[in-house]
Order: sequence, then structure tokens, then C-alpha cells
Amino acid sequence: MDANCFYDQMANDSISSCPTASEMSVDDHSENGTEVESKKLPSSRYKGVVPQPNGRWGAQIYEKHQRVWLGTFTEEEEAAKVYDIAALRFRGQNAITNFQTSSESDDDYIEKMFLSSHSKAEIVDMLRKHTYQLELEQSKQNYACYGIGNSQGFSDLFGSNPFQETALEFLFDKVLTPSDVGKLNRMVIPKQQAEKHFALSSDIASKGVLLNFEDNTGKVWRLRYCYWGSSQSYVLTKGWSRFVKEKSLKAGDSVSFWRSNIGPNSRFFIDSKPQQQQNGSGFEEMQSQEEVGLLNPDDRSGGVRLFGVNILEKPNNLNCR
DNA sequence: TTTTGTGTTGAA
DNA sequence: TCAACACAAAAG
Repeated sequence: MDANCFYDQMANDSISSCPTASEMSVDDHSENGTEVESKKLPSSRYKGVVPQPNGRWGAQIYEKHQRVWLGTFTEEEEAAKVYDIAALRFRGQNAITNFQTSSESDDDYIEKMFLSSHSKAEIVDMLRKHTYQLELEQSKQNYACYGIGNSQGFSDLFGSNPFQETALEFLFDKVLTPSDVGKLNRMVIPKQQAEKHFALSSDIASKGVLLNFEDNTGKVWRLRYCYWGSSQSYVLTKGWSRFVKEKSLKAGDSVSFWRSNIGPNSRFFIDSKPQQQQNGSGFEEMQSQEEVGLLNPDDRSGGVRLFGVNILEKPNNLNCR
């Protein structure tokens, strides 16, 4: 493509993407395009932005001695903004960017969370496909649906989890064994899960604690949770047999544990599912959140699901009511 | 045929 | 790390 074609394309694409006079070499004005220098592409005034032969602009960022291509864009400024987004994700809040990016507004805070909750590859993929803004907006809408619902700005909540009123966190599943639904009147909680989600201090471990679990009907089940030293296992005891009976649980069925909030006001939830039926007695509130992306039923790795991704590690503290 | 984005190089 | 340049690969 010669210079004339190049600038024709520039004119078609966007007025604002045309080079300034200072960026255009004298030879660019030649009519016949025979000058060698006329093919020289205009440099971008933005970091991470490179000109393309067709007059568009490419965005790229470097990491570990390798270029990461961020896509091509009609507008030079658009490419610059894309670089900024990548820079924030790759290099953090202190990254040098083309435009002012840091503020304490709610939107900016959501975007920070959005960025940090997606892998670099995911962000790059969005940028290259030009879907970043769309996905970000969808995340904001998800937040609006399940937000705190008061007038308090996010910035007021820095230092704590601003989404704690909204997050419903999947803890773990347990496929019930015959003994879990038998006459022992107890359910063994896998040690790894127990120590992770229901950690007890040693002094109260043997004594046990009463935990409240809400089921899908809103009914609260008060279950005794303790550690049995004899079998070195964590168990739900008092109240469990009644739960089994009322839910008609059998071996092979499963129970799921969830929690909402992080901190002193944590609430636990319990849900049961028949062995063969995966979509039967779903937790209505949880399902509705899954539908909007707050929770991902396919990804039960344990993190809080926000903006369609997991963003928080599970806390290790136990909160009894 | 047009556009994207990679290979490569040299500067900072 | 970064941008410039050339050009092969991919897309239309």
C-alpha cells in the first residue's frame, strides 16, 4: 500500500486518527508517491500504540521480553486506552498509562475489581475482540442487581470487602455415605473442608458449637458441629438426623454448603440434592445469582463469584451465631 | 485483496 | 521495554 492509499484509508476511517502536520513528513504530500520516505508510517503519540499500514492503530504491551498483541483499532486514542487497560492489569495501579486512570469513583473501583478478577489472558482476549467494555458494563449491571443497595459509595468501604452484602460463596459438596444417613445421627465433614471453612480453635473443638444453616425454604437448621478426637473427624451431630429425615436423604445424595458475607455477620446455607437429579432441589436464591453470573455452578473452586468470575479466596475463620 | 499481528532489529 | 519496519498469515 502506498502513501496515497494509506491516507485515503485514514480519511475514511476517522478524522481524529489522521496524523497531525508535525507527524506527517514533507514527502507525504508528494502526488506521485515515488518518494521512499512517503511510506513512513506516522508514529503514535501514545505509549503502546503502533501504526498499521492501513491507517489503523495497533496496541501492544511487553512482558517478560515478549510482545503481547492487544489488537488493532481505528482510533489512535482507542488503542491507547486499550494499552492503558492492559498496563493496569499487567503492571498494577502504578502502571504508567496514556490517560488518567486512577480515581475513587464507584465505576473505577468496579473496574479495578473486574481487572483483578480476570486473568491477563482473559483481559487480552477481551481487548483484542473489542468486548472489554461490554463485559465490564455487564459486570456493573450485575453489581447493580445485587449491590449493597444503599447510597454508600464504594470508596467508603475500602479496606473491607465492598461486596460482602452481595456475595454468596460456595463452600463444598458432600456426597452422603450410608453412615451419614444411618443411625449414627451424624455427618462427617471431610477434614480438609472442615478445617478450611469451619475451623475451630482447639479448646472449643471438643466441646462443639451450634451453627445455623438456612435451607432453600428459608428454614433454619441449628446443627451441632464438633470434632471427635476418637475418630479424628469433624462431624455435624445434634440436629442432623432431623435434617436427614425431613429431606428424605439417602446414601449417595449430596449436601452443599454455602455462606454469605465475610466477617462477623456470616450466614451459612445448606442445600441437598438427590443422587440422580442434578437440577432438582436447587437453592432458589443461589440459582438466581448463578443466572446473573454472581455464582458459577460449574466452578466450585470456592471463590466468591462476582462479575462472572471468582474474585475472593475463602476466609478461614468460623463464625457461629 | 485487505488486514492482522508476528519476526526482527535497534534504541533507550 | 519499546517502537519501527517488513512481511507472512489470516480473514474477508
